[in-house]
Amino acid sequence: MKREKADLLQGTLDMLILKALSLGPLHGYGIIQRIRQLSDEMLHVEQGSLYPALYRIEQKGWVTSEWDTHDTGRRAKFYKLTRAGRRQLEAEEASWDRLVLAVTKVRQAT
Amino acid sequence: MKREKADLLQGTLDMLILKALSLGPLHGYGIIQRIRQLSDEMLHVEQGSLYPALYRIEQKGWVTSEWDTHDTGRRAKFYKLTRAGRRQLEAEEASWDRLVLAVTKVRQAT
DNA sequence: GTATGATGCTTTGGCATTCTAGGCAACAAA
DNA sequence: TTTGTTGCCTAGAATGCCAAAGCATCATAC
Repeated sequence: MKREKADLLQGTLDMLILKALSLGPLHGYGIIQRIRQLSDEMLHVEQGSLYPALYRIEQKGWVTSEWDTHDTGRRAKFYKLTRAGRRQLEAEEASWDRLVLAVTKVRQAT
Repeated sequence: MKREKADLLQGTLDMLILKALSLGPLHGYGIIQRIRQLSDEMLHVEQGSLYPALYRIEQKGWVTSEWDTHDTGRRAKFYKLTRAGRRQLEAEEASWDRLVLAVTKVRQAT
């Protein structure tokens, strides 16, 4: 199966996840939906991308996780942004801004 | 050797190369410098990234190459954007814009 | 003269990240 | 009872960039 153009650019996923969690704790499946909704359906994070990313992010101490039951009575693993995660989010946003600025400069060249 | 934060986001390199070439034919080493200069020193493309990318891009028919001697008397391989390359550049720019827009939306969430 | 640094091309191997594709389970609605 | 949604996880492949090395030419400085 030929890979089509990736939805996301590599490196943006962590930022999106951290951002989603900065609005409040959430479980994996919900993170996908939140990102989808916030982006007006433009960003579709695959489960196969998300869960490994969450694992990675937790290993780095940017989030903590905990199994819990939510309103609907379903069990799910809730992730919560840590202080370090919030710092990381800020750093990634700054880095993103720099990149966008740099690319913009190049693209403005005539 | 631990990888530090990537300079580029994966997926942007082709667009930058095509954009650099859209300003006129150039050889590999010059492309690196042009991107560096246009971005106000913010983007540093490694040779180990560039040359394989140029090969890829040429295979796809977005550029053609030809050995030539330039002013200084040095031999170099000059790359030139094809019509298909120009279309590709437009497509990649549009795709980039969509992504930036989507990420912006997510980031604006409170 | 010779060492250094810039210019120039190429290749190898590694590595991080994402996607595809599958499996599993619980629950609701049809 | 079957289908769709919610929910988690993993293996394997594809992608794409980087580090590091090699090689060659040329200019400059010492």
